[in-house]
Amino acid sequence: MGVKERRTREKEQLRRQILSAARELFVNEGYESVSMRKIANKIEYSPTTIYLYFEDKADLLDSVCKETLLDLLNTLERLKEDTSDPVKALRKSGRAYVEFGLKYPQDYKLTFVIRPQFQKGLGLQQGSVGERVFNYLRAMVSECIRQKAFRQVDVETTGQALWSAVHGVTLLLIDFSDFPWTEKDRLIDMVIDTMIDGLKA
Amino acid sequence: MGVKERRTREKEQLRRQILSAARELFVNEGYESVSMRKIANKIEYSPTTIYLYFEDKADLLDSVCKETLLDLLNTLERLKEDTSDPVKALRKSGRAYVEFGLKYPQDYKLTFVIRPQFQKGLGLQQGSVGERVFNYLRAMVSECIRQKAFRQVDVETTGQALWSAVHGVTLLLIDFSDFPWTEKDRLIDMVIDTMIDGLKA
DNA sequence: CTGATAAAATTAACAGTGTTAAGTTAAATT
DNA sequence: AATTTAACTTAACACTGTTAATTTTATCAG
Repeated sequence: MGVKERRTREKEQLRRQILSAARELFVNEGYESVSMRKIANKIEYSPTTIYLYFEDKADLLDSVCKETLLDLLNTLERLKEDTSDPVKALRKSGRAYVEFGLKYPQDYKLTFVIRPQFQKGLGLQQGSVGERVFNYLRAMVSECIRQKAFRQVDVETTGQALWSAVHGVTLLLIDFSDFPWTEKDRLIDMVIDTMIDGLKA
Repeated sequence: MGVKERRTREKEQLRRQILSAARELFVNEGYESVSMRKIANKIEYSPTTIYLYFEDKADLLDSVCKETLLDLLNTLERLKEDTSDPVKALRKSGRAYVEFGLKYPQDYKLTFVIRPQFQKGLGLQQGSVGERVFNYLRAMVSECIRQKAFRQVDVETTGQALWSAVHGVTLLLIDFSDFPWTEKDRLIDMVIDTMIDGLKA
């Protein structure tokens, strides 16, 4: 009975093909400017075929973003080395987060700006990749407090505040690329270091 | 010769009418979901009339956002009281900025997220309202350094870092409204206070 | 190999989009 | 009253996301 398996495999393959075409188009032309017909043309299928694999355009975006989040999570978890200096580790993760956003600016915007606009109602459900990313941040902050490098701040609020800061600088650098920024790396460091300094014991 | 004046006045009036209809629709239904025909219907003119007053849809968005920026600038400048405690003044302005964003979330997003996407190439030109808003922030930071409340940081980078932080928390609260935030006001204060603490002498 | 069944992909249609060119109506001037 | 100018509209173009109905393709039973 190898038939069913092959069919499943083939279905999965086309699904991935659609996803990859959608990502490329979304990233290069913007979510709104990409039509289902464009995606269909790219994979050489009729537009309606996509609807056999995805609910609608928003579902397609959703799937693309889930991949991006997984990519981000992997990038962050790959850094996990020694926790002997938790502050240093946090700083490193912060930089990695911003750099990820700047390396894939359109993917970042799709995930953290466009998607919430079209997928209202499920910001961070249990077990989601987004939750796992935030758990990672939470753990780092906890370690900083446990080792008394930070003063006795609330882990939850602190994590959210740090996320705010890195999200903010990432988006500003992406969106206002022609703003007279001092120097990109200096700004990123300033944001992260200032937040960390403000949390120190 | 009151005729020319009246005509000019009438033209200006219709321009404002279009702008006001556009803002209301953009805010309630989202920029992309609003068609020129919808705006035209609202003001009871044909769609093409709008093109006699605005270049295109992006220009319409641009004009709406300029108004929003002016509104924000006024809100901030209204706070300008004593500079005896510049840190306190900066904190107050930071809160006012975020609160402005949360009070008019869709207007904020139009101005700081949607517009840059459609008006690339003019992030902050000389004499623009956006520049005046940033000048306001720059002045506050300068005063903090001058009075030695802050250590000798670079004014430019510091201003940009502070903007990043408040922009980040504003957008996260708007976009991920269903995220389990600790408590809105606590988070906002945490972001602002942590940044300020990190800058103190 | 044939016919039936199920899966996969397609065509055609709907009501809508931003924008342009050409045409019409209304007002002001001579 | 005739002409010029400004304001506005109609019709059209090539496109949009999505659905229902239909056709093609592949698998299975006999």
